[in-house]
Amino acid sequence: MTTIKDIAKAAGVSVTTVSRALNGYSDVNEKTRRKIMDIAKQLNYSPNTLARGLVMKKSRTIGMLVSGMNRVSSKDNFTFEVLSGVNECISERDYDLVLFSTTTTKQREKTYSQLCRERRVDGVILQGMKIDDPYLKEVVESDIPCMLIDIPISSKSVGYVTTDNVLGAKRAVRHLIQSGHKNIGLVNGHDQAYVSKQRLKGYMEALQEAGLQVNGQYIASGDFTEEKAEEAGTMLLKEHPELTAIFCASDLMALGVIKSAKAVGLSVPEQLSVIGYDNILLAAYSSPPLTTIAQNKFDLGYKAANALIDMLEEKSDAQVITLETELIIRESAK
Amino acid sequence: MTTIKDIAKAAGVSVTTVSRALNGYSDVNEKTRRKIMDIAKQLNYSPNTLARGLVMKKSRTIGMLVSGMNRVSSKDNFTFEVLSGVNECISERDYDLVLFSTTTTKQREKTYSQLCRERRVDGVILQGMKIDDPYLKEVVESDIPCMLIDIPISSKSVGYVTTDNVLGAKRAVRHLIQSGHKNIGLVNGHDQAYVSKQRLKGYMEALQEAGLQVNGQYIASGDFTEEKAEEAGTMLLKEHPELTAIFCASDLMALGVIKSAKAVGLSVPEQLSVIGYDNILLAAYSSPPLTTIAQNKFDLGYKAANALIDMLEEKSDAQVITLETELIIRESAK
DNA sequence: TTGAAAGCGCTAACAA
DNA sequence: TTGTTAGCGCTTTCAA
Repeated sequence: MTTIKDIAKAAGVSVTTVSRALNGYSDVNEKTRRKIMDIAKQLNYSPNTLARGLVMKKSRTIGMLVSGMNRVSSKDNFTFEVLSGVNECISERDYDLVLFSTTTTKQREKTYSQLCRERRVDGVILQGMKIDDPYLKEVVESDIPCMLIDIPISSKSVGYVTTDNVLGAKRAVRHLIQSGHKNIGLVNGHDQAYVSKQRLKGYMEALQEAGLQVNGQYIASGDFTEEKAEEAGTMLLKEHPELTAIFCASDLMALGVIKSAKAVGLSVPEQLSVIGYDNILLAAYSSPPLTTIAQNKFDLGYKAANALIDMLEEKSDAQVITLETELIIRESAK
Repeated sequence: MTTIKDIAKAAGVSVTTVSRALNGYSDVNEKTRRKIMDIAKQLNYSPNTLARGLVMKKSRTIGMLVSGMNRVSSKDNFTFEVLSGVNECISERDYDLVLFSTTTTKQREKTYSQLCRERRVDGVILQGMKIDDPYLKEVVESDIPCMLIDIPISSKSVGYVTTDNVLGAKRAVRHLIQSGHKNIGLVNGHDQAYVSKQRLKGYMEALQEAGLQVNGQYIASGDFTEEKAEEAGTMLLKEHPELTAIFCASDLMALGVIKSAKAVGLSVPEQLSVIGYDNILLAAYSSPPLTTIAQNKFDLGYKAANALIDMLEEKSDAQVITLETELIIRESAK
């Protein structure tokens, strides 16, 4: 494997000169540079980023920590789209991406900062962490630059990107209200997600704005899974037959609620309107197709990566970014 | 950031001893070891993998090269499931995963081996490459250990994992034949995929086994996309109204064909049976739910990673692994 | 059982 | 414009 030493020898100059030439410094004779470049190409040289990282104390590497990237959880491709966005931005800006995963127990033994420091990543993006995840506390305590996705914690070295979940939920509920619904249920996600609190807030605000009473009995938890949401839906529909619409804090849960409606003998959307959240891939294909609040998952990742790199290159401080949502009207609500 | 030097100083020993203690060598006094370990923990030490990699010439890092991981392509989560499998195995065996992406033009400028050597990955997994991808030739020429997914190239340093695509396609077509179909169309993927050739072969063999004529007119290309498949389906159905079944070489294409059937006024499965391939997430949710040939995408990734690491650790030579498929009967064919 | 010293491939003061 | 030298944090002979 060719090193700058080899090039130096072949060109009859010092390694310093080679390093300078290769890195585009101005203080090297144009002739020498050309010669060095030629030889480098001839010898099929690639720089050793390990060596470079060691001396520069920068690896041009971003770590991404995703929870729940395992056999069962690929049902919504939320994670994948975020990852695609991160990947796109990172490669545009000439960084590399290393994937940490927290699926195995093995890695739980390592602390967050251990994970990061071992790999000498310049910064980290966290996605899918629960609000009570032990890693999270560490993130804030450590001074490793970090962007969180959908977790509103910020400091000198940590920022986050999220969507406007309050407004998103509001949009969904307002849409139902405008269609004449008065008794609107909510199947929310679990409490360990920040977005759950926000979406609950949006739900309540929309009702209040319209002069409707918030009824705690109409609110159930679906734990972000299809199965739990189905149970929650069944419960809600049985105990409160006056419900004509249910807003779900995720599409997957909306799918579960629709199942429960069918089981109870209600047709969607004729007898029960259902609105989801996320606009996952399945939303357009399920029957009926899901009316939902879309969020741009690719952008979530892309912007997180972009802000992180800005931060690393000192182009900006830790940023807080909020993306917009959009109501997608399909056929599950009317 | 703590280094072994700091530990050495604190423990009153040499860095050599610290290194040996930390790496579990036997030739270090138990007392000294304990002392060193304690201090390391106290100082919150993490080894610098860059430095280690530099001297060891091993990074314990696997690169994964995926093509088409971008904004539009997240429609089938094939890639994501493979990635999840790779990730799972890699973290179990205590390696790290770096993601190369070939989406941007920028990286096309770098050759495959440049990409790998710069990052000093110990091995690579390639997924989603077309058969005429320029990278592919390099893979074989270079001696970087590599596992391919769904591309049957092997050598001393490269192996692959794939499913039995001939048999898979056969299973689909046999199922149709058993249901009484005689005029069976094929919407295949593009020619740049190895699997296309295999699935075509399976299609033909199944027909021949049953004593049915292969009719070239019944075969069209859907280019692995929903849109192209819809066009192909429309063409096929208009020109050959005698077709009662179409086998599609991917689920996404099956979705397209079903659309075309609806457009032409044919109901699925009453008037046209459709079978897909892959068993992607959507398959179970589309209407009608897709009868399809399932392949275990997670395992595809997991096994590739596992074989690669075996190879790196010299537990085995480059392997060739073939996974089984399974016919999943749903409602799009009868 | 321990330490001194060399070196992995690279960058960066400093000097010339 | 170029070279000398030191050093990033680690592993590994070799010698004690």
